[in-house]
Order: sequence, then structure tokens, then C-alpha cells
Amino acid sequence: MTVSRVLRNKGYVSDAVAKKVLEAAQEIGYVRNHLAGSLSEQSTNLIGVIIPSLSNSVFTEVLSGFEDAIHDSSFQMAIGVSNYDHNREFKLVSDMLAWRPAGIVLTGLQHDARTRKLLIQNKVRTVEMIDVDGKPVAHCVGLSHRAAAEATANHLIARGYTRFGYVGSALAADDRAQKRKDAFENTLAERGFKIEREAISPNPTSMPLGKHLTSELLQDNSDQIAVYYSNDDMASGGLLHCLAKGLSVPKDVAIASFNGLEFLEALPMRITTFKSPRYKIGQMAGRYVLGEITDTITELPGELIVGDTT
Amino acid sequence: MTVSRVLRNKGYVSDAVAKKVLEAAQEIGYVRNHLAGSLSEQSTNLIGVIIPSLSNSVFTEVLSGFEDAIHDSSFQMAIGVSNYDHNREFKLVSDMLAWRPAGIVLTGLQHDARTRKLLIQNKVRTVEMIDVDGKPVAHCVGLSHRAAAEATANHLIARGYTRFGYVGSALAADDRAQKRKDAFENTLAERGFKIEREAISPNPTSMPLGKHLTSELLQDNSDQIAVYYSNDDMASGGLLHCLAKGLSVPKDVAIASFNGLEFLEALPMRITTFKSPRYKIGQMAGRYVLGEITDTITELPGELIVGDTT
DNA sequence: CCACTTTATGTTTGCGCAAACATTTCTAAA
DNA sequence: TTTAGAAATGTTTGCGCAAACATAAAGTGG
Repeated sequence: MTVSRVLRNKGYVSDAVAKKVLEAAQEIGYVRNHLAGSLSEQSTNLIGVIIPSLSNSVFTEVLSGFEDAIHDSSFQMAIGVSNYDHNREFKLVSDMLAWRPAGIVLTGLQHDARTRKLLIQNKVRTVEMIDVDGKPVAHCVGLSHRAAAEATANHLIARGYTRFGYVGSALAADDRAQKRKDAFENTLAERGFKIEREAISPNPTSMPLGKHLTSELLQDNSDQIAVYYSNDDMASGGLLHCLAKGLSVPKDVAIASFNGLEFLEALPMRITTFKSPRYKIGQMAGRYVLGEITDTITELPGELIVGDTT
Repeated sequence: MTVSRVLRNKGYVSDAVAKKVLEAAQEIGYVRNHLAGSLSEQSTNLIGVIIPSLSNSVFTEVLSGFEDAIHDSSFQMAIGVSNYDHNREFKLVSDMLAWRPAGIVLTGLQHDARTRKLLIQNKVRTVEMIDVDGKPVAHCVGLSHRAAAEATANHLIARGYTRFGYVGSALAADDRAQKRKDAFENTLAERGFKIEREAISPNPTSMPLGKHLTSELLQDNSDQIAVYYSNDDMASGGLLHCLAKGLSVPKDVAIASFNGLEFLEALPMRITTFKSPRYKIGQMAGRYVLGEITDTITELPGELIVGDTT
């Protein structure tokens, strides 16, 4: 116990003994066993974080913000990747709970019913990130994808476009993209417009896929059309396709998308997009975990970035 | 013990009892306690992975490969971010070892002496990723940055360039970038050339910084110059600067860099770069951890991608 | 010098699980 | 019916630590 007291700097210990203990620990290369410590203390410093993918910079930017937020705390991040699969997510949550984590951080508001049950039953501090359009298990922080799509639709309408298209991928897996599409469509409908053409693929999002689907969408299209893309990668592909085909942007084809990723700066034209506060979302999620915030829902603002493509 | 046997599917248990146990576990929402289990078994399924940054896609791509490799195993990734700081890395390793991980994965071959000692002393399965130019603690998997820079230098010389420049950032923190620069310089020297101009900033790598440093480098430059950039982000900034200034690429300024990131496809010109096998590196690191590979060093080939900028 | 408080160290116990070993029940062959 | 062996279940113990509860030593004021 005296050793334990020295190493944890807790309770009364004389300086002389403390010194001897530390020296001995150093000498034998003692490393504390967190398994035993946490078992005894009935708590850990682990935070389980589940994201859909590591190869989409949207999520790694969120992670980055989260990491920065907990960087100076004693918390330690354990990451799971769900591949947009709710079953896999459930399995990850189950596995993580076995470690008795101090918190669980999920992506999105859509989860398997079993997952929700598990989280509630185990009374873990739970945070859902990126989406706020729905009911969180306990807390959520993100932006309204519905509002983002509405803003984009209204912008396009205000610009005078009258014919609309949609290009996207893997909607089944990405609830947020689906929400945006629905909101975009609804907003158009309210103003008397509709999506006249759409090209959707089950394959994962990518620039080449954006090219391909755009080419499909524009097949024997003649009049001006404003295309809403599921995200920046797809839109970039679309833009490059148009430029390669000699189509005028935005005269022939207008382009709008979602995310506002940094790589857009490298493109020959500025794409109109809606910038999501990814880093900030991760950071706020971290602050939730740290207990610095207690609101149920934290909606962070995004921003419509009007470029040269609309 | 019978319950334990049922839940772990180990040893003799009658079907009837097994069924009852599982039902009861389900009903009360039992969740295994890994802390106790691992403490008892003297081993965990945790793998500590330390990368310098989450906001550089180089490392997240590596992570992605690693994740895919261990995805179907029972291992669980715990990520630490060192911010290119060897002290921080040491602290992370110390903390991770307290969890008695099944393995530790590090980035690069340069570490604090205390870190190496700790790893060796604790006999953890250790893998160092991304670099192979040096002596690993136990295993390493990556590419030769030296060879990459040599190949690039030789390419430029073969193309007939005679004046050379270098643009980079934060070399003190990024050992690999430093190695590339040194190798580039050495190769030039062997062929009778040298770096005539260089612009280096302590700030972190970015496209805007690449623009800025390039503008500095080209200040009252008249003759044709071939510039080697520390990486693609910087080179992209350089390219955009040249194009904006009406400089002809590669006639006035030739551009070469390192990494071969995907976003290069979005640029108006194809930059000559050296593609690093990032995903593959992560994947192989995963296979090391799984015990599927036992070689000390696994050198993966990169590839010189000759674009339109040289 | 005592009574009392503060400081320092020691002992027992439990956290939840699984290895090792012990016991009981069943099965099948003689 | 007996009996060896397999199958099923039970008991004890330790993993390494820290909370809770002793006890002991040192200081303090009257």
C-alpha cells in the first residue's frame, strides 16, 4: 500500500520512503498494471470511439478534433471502424463495453435497437456525433444535414435554376447523405420544383465514381441543369467530367455539394458547397466526454460556401 | 465456472445448461468484464498504435490498412497521437504498456532512448511503420525514403535539369522528410549538382505554405529550376502559385514531390511524385501484429509517378 | 508528562474472471 | 451388474491493485 500511495501520489508518505520507492520502481522498470488498477477502482480512462471509415477525411478530421480535446486529459481513445454497418457497430459497442469505458462516442443517430439498449442499460456516457436531426441516446453534437440541404436548394433556386439533378452513392449506408437528399427534394417540392434526373450508385464515394455518374446523368441532356452531389468527392469528379467534355460550368451544368473539404482548393474552379464543422464537432464531442458540456443537443453551424459553379 | 465455460465456448457443458445460461445472460444484460478476464489470463487483445497526426492523410491511410488487416481478428486498436513529439510518444508508450497490450505499433524509426528501452524491457511485440532506413526495435515495415529521393533526383537529372531547389516544412519534426532531403542532396552531389535555393518553414505542412515558400524561393529567379518538395501538399501549393503567376511548368519551374496522394488527381496538372505504399504498410503492420510475418524488415516498393511537371 | 492530533505504515479484503484441480454424473463395453 | 472412461459440474486460488480499516510513530499543547 505504501508503494501504491507513492506511485499514485495519494495519502501520507514520508519523503524518504517515497524517494526509495521511486528509485526502486525505476530500477526494476516497474510498469503499472491498468487492468488490475481499473478492476479495483471500477473505472477506466478509456473512451471508445466508433466511426464508419478511416479513409474518409470527414471522420478523421472529427477524430482529430476529438483527440485534441482529450489530449491533456488522462483519457485514452480506442477506435473502432464500423464500415457503415450497424451490425458491426453493435459488435464494436459490445466489445467496448466489456472494457468498462468511461464513455462511448458514436457516429450518427441511426443505430441498431440492440445498440441503443446496450448503451442505456450500461449507463455509459454516450455521445453521438455529426448529426442532430433526430433523437440522441443521451447527447449529440453535430450539424443539421436537413438545414444544409435546404440552404443549398434555396441558393440554387435563388440563382434562377429550374432544372435539378442529383448524383450520389451508397445512400443505404450513409444516413446523413440520405437525409440531405430528402431535404433537398422536399425544399424543391415546396418551391414547385423537382429532381428531374438522378444517378445513384451503391459503390463507395469517390472522384472517379462522380465522373462516371455525372456522365450518365448528363446523357442526352440539353438544357441547363443544377446538380446536387452527395459530397465533395463526387462533385469534384462531376466538375472534372464537365470540364473535360467542354461543358460550361455553371452555364450548362451547375454544381453544388456538401462538406467543404480542403482539397477543393486544388480544383480549377471553386465548387459551391456547404462546409460542415467537422473538427469542431470532434472537439465538442471530446468536451462532452470530459463532462464540460451537459446539453442534450449541441447544434453547430455549417456554412454555405458559394463558389463559381452555381 | 460453468457460466464462464458457456460464455467462452470452452470445455464441457451440456446443451441444456448452456441454453439456460445464455438466456439468463441475455435477460440480465450481462456484459463480460475484460478487465478481470485479461487480468486473469495475463493478456489482452489491445494493440496500441501511435501516429504523429490524425490530420495528415498519410497516417490515416496507414491506419486504414492496419484496421483492415486486424478487422476479422479479435484485436482492438487503441490510438495515440504524438504530434511528432518524441516525449509525447514516450508518455503514450508508457501509458499503453500499463494496459499490457498484445502489441505496440509506432511510426518511424526515430524514438526516445527511454521508449526503446521500455519496449525491449517489456518484451512487447513491437512494429515500426513507414520507414526502413535504420535499425528497428524489433520489426519494421515501410519504404526506403532514401531510395525514393534518389529515384526522384536521378529522374530530374535524366530530364536534363541542372539547377535545383528545395521547399519543405517542419523538418525537425518529420524525420522521414529530413531523410529524403538529405538523400536528394547527396544524389545531386554525386552527379555534380547541388541545391541552389531552398525555402524551409517550421510551420506544419499545407498547400498555402507551399504557395508562400515557393513564391519566396522563386524571388528574382530567372533560369529554369527544378524544385523538390517535402510532400504533395507543399508541391500543390507550389504548382498553383506558378500557374497563378503565369510561370510555365515545367519549362520555367519543374516540380517533384513525395507521397502520391489521391487529391493530386484534382489538380490542373499531374505532379511528378513518388507514391508511397501507405495502405499496404498499415496492412503489413497488421499482419506483423497477427504473427503472420516474422521478418525483421519488410521493405515495400514505392513508385515514381512521372507527371507533367518535370 | 499526559492526552490528543497528525502523519506514516501495515493488514485484510474484494474487484470479476479463468486456470488448475476436485468431484459427480453419465455412457458404454465387458 | 460392474467398471473404466468420458462428460459435466463444482471448489479453490491467484491475477495486481486500491479501498477500508487497523496500528504505529511522531508531533503539539497544556
